[in-house]
Amino acid sequence: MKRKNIRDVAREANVSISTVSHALNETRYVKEETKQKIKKIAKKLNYRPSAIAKGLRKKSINTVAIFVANIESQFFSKVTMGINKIANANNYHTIMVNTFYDEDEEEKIIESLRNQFIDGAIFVSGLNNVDCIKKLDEEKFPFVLVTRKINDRYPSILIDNMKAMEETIDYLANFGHRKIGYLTMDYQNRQTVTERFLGYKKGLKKNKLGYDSSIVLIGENKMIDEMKKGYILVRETFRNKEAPTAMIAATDNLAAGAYTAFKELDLKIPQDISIVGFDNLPMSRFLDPPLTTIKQPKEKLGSCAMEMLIKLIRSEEIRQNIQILDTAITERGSVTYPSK
Amino acid sequence: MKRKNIRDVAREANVSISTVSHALNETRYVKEETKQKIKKIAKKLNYRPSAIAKGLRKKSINTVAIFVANIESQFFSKVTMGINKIANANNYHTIMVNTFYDEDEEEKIIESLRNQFIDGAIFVSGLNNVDCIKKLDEEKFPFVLVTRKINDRYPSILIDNMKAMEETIDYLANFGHRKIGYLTMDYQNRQTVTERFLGYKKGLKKNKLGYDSSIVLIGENKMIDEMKKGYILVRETFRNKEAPTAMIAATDNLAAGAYTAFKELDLKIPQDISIVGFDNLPMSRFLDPPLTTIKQPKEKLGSCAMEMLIKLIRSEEIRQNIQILDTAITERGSVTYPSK
DNA sequence: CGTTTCGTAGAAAACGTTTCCTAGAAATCG
DNA sequence: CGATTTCTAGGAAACGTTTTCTACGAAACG
Repeated sequence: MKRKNIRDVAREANVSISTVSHALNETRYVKEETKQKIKKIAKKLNYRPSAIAKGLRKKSINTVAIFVANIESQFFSKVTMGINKIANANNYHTIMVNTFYDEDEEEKIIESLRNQFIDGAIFVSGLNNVDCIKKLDEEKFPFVLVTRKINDRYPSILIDNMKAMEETIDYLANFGHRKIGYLTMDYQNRQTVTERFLGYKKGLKKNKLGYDSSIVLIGENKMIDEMKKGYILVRETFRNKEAPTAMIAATDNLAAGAYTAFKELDLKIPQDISIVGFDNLPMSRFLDPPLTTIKQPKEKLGSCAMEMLIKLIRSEEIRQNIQILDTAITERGSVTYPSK
Repeated sequence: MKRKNIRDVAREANVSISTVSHALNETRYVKEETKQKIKKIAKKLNYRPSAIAKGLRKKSINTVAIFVANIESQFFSKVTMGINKIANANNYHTIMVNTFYDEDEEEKIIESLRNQFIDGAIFVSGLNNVDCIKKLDEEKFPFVLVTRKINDRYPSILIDNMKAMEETIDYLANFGHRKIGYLTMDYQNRQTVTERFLGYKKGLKKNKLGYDSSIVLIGENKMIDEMKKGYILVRETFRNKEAPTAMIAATDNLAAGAYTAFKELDLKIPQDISIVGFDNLPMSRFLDPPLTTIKQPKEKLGSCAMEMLIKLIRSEEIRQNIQILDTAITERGSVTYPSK
């Protein structure tokens, strides 16, 4: 049983193709009687207009791509949810591309998607693959960056990582902490992580605290499992060395790993060591003790991005290219006054 | 600057459209010299063949849909990763549909995607929306179910939830536990959860342990946050009632919530209460103590599904419609002998 | 030297829509 | 009653490919 097309409907209804199209899409007046007849027949034949043919004519199949580095991270999945909600509401489909932090892969896929197939793209965090983005811009291909800024012109939805980190140092300093360690990864190609690190340094300076490289733990890029990385780094580093009184982790996942390590080292959280995370992942509330962490509006990041992208696609004016959403420290149980 | 099409290339190269097509796709012999010239010109003009036009002609744009209930869950995201890997390797794009466990929504989207736009679909877990799937089958639309079985004929990639649960009871019984509680949710429309519950009951019977409804905690469907649900259920139930010596949670997320509650109730894990989870989510290893849990091959579920789907799309023969992958108990620190 | 094969490539159909252009019949107007 | 407007709707172009059909000149063959 072959798939029916618009011609089949037209024939069966004894009208022209254009009438069928207009009747079904309500794009011009068709006599009520005829319209009903056409609709009935379309239903009877189980007619489904070909989105591809329509796309060819309309030069769009209402689809955008989402580039995420690693969908497994709950940060990315939350952002994706925000994107999808707005997309659905506006009849856009989303194609998910998981780059696994691989630049070549990313570039290859961008290339392949640019075959006039996709109306726009959202890059969530991800890499510093600037060239690729530049090319897109030159071709006036609509895109939005999330949590990633290249210049003041490219549309971006951001949070202020530096400021958030600075405030975290303020926060810890207010508790009386003077030795504040840092736990991060060496993703040279990931902006957020870099910015947070800069914020840490700036915060130290602002609070007149010296930078002490011996309590700054940086994991190499190889290992993808952040929790494990945090665990190993902390365990190895503070096995024979005194730990600071507070530790900031660049992500909640790193913090979770650190929790396990500190417990193994018989350091009580928060009595012996205060910990602050970043991201406010769902599990952070259920760590023991609940993790104090920096909350960012993950879903909002996604929805704002998609809203902006739609405007770009429709060539509507956008008020501001760069939108910065608020972060906030979520106080839970992993921070207290230093014991000494 | 208008987008170039194949005609532009042909004109510039002084050859016919078909020659350009053949040269670029290597679909028939074209004189080497001509071919190089065409390729050079195509590059110069920044020509990108329209995937949509190609799709119209070829009746496919190499795209499949993934239906997941909630991408935020790391189970789903892992499965998605498995799917994407195989998809990428085979030049398929994937469209992500997040149903948020909403049947109507799901159905609506399936409808809209069936516009000859999509070559097939993978349904990951999700709902018991049988009608919809049946319709797809009747229309010979290729699909694969993951972690969800409707009948012996529909292609499915499964794990044996019942068996896994039974084995878990065996495992706990071997430790000497006689009072084994259960923590689950009342998702009537979600198969996995139902099957696990059945497995629990069957395991009890097999080990000659009575079913005691007072230690079976069932959360209502409303609250989506499983961790929170686990937390509240355990806390409320065992506030004034004696807890069992062991507790099985239908998911790691529920277990994580239970951890917090038991700690609040001053029950030590595993000394006072042994806990077993299900899913082996990344965080389970970093709970305190590390959670003993049932591992399922999440990525493998996805990759097997996509491999099967590709075969279905290509109308290749598939050896078995139903594939059952192995689960295994991952022993960590949350189970020990009962203290009394 | 006529016929077949080979190397090369163009013309046009087809994919299934949307939409522009055109137009007849009926109704309204002056 | 002729001119204009209003309903109603058909024909065909266009979207950008792939692919089938066709063909021409040159080389090989007998």
